[in-house]
Amino acid sequence: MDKPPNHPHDSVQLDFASVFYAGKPEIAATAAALSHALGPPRQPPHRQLMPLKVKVQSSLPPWPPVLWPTAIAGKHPMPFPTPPPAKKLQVRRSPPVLPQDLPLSAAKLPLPGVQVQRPLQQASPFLTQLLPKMEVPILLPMHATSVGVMLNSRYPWSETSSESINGTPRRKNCKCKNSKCLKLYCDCFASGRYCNDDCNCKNCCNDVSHETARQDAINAVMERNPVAFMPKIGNIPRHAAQNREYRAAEGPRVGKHMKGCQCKRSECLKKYCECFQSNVLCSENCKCTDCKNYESSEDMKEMRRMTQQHGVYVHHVQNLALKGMIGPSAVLPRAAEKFSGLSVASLGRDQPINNNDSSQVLSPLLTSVPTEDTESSVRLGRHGVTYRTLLADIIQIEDVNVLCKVLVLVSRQAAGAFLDSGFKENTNIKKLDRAESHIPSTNHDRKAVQKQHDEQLCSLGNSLIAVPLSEGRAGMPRSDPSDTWKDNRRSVSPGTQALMCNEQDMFVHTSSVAGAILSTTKENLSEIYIEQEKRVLTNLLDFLRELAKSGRLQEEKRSLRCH
DNA sequence: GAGTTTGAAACT
DNA sequence: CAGTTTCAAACTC
Repeated sequence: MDKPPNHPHDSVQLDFASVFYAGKPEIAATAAALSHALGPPRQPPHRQLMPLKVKVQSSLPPWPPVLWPTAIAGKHPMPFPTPPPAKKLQVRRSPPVLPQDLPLSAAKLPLPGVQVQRPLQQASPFLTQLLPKMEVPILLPMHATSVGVMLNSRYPWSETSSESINGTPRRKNCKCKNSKCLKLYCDCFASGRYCNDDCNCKNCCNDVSHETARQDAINAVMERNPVAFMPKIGNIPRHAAQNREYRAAEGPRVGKHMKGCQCKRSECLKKYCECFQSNVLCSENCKCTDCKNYESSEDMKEMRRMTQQHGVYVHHVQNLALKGMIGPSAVLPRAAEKFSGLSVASLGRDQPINNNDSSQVLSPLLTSVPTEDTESSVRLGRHGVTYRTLLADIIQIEDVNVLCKVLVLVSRQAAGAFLDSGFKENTNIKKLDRAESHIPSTNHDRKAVQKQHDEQLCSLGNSLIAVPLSEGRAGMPRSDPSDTWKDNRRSVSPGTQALMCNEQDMFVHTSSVAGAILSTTKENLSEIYIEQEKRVLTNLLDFLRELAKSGRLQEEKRSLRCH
């Protein structure tokens, strides 16, 4: 099975430095303004026109969670940048295993390496306030499911592997000799990454030039274990999360290992143990012997004391989040803010800062300030100083979700508006319209046909898409990840299905617009793209400005309070 | 850096 | 499903 020439790898990047800018000063201006808002480029321009890259999806680690609209993830691969060059030419680029990379059999069942998050209830007050300023007419309630690609890793966290260069955490680099980096033994492969220049592997086939073999290997793994690429660390059980003692207690308990370990000699206190390595306590899922990785264990307490004393816990949780080992709902409430809050100003070189991380886009706003609020702040090691991001109360992960959707809608609106005007005004397109019966000539017709089409696809989609909610039923322990899948498949309510349809509708519509776009000329296509870019950039710029303003206000408020 | 230990993954 | 082998990371010297 050959892959299309363009395929996903490191991340989805919107490269707005297209040649269109040359004759389009207004777009260039928007891009420049946005670029300015985002701060100076981290790297010198390698083209004449500085590419403005807005990270939609951070490369691994997927933090913030990689968001993929279900329909796109499952059926409509997005246009991706050119694939990474073969190994040795590759500069720390690595691909998430995206649904379209995976075998069809896997796609029918729970999508491997994919978590579908809970539908959004509503955006935070900040976004709600901001949204009316944006161009999208109707945004809320924006019910939809989002897909976060949460990739797996055999060794979720390793201190030695997390060494940083200029504050940038280095990915774990494998040293495989016999597996060709096409088995789960290989951490790169297990994490859905291509091996890169820094790996010391031999006979590596985990690169673009061996894509076919790689796909076969993925298929083989999925055949053996459909949840092989799922995160190994599950979320905190709801009943535990609601337990005051559980919440109050400090320590490394962000979830539990889904499969559990089987350690015999390490007492589960060495990094041979996946639970220990993932910084979670052993659970009922484990089959270990002589386990000391449990709550009341003296050794564990000592270990934790040491850990806290040296501030490793923060580091640890961050790495879990970075590697996608723990689901967003597990880490988000605290660790996410820890990460964003710590990443820029307050921590030394020990704190991983990912150049690819979107939190850095807003780095000027993430200056940490002292705060008494312990719920969303982090205490730093022995110094006991608590830091908190300025945006802690302002922007939530749901906002990012909604923003992404907003931008998709803006884009769609732009294309739709262009086509509408085109259908009305352009006689050539009218002729084409009549000739191409699949493109209805009036809005009404289009809607009717679209509705029918959407319903078909929605029904098809429902049969294909499982919804692995991140939390099981309250109080119901899970022992097997595959059970979780089954349970969740069963537990998809009609309401959830409707929400899924809503989202699909959004993207199906987009795809139908895309279909219409395909029928237009190349010139029109360029115009549409330009219009889309313009609107997306403008809206994103507005959003970032508001965000920056809110951050500044927050800072002023706090500084006034301090004085 | 080489050798050993360890436990997950892969295989039978 | 259980036992065995293979594998690569963690660990020790």
